[in-house]
Amino acid sequence: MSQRLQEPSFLILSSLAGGAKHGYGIIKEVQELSAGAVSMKVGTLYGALDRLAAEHLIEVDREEIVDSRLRRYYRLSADGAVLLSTEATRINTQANVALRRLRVAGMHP
Amino acid sequence: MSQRLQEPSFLILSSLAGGAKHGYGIIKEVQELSAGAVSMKVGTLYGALDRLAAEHLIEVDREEIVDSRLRRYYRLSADGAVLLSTEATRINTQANVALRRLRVAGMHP
DNA sequence: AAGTATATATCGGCGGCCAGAGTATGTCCA
DNA sequence: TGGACATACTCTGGCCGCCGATATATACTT
Repeated sequence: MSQRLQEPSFLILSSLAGGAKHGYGIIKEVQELSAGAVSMKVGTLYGALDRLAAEHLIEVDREEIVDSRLRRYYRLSADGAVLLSTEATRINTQANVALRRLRVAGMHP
Repeated sequence: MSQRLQEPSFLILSSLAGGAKHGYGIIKEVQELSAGAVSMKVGTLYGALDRLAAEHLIEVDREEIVDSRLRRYYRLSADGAVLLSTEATRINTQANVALRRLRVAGMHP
């Protein structure tokens, strides 16, 4: 049953763990956090947002109109927090295993 | 240009960072490492092995016949080690960001 | 004789991401 | 004043990589 998240979905949940945000705000944050390295595509984002909401991992927090433009804010749900927690722990372990092995093999600084 | 790896591919590279292995051996190791939680599908494995080899991230190490059964061993290439290293570092950071945020939000033990 | 473990090959299907275009409003600057 | 750029969401076609299943073959166990 254990759900698996791909990177973009993981990053969305992670972004929302820092507080409710609207779509465009998530894109900006992901870009900043990765120092411009990762640019999430709009198609990916809004598609993922719909899917995550359908799975009750995120919820619509509120909607605002700013300068005649809609902002739909999402927040992390309780289920989403649990999933993000278990997933983050899991991939953290996996990353550490990889780094340790590379070090032992002399392939990592 | 920065290549992205999905989990199964990442796990294969990680497994090979621990030494050359053959396909079935990789499946067994991944299963053991995750305490039976993750079972890599054979279709996924051999497909990924072919792709990774085509991208020169892994190489055929040697082939053996054991009990009339072929064993094709793969090893991590230099390129593969570099990629695994950068990827592991990157996702490690991402996982830590997520865990820190959950902790701050009081959503993580 | 049947089931389990070892070992690889192959193939249809599909979910999720990519890439791009579309719609709209407001700001900055030349 | 008009062109570029930022903000903000929508939609669609395509494709890549994983899933699930089946196939083949040998050896060991029950």
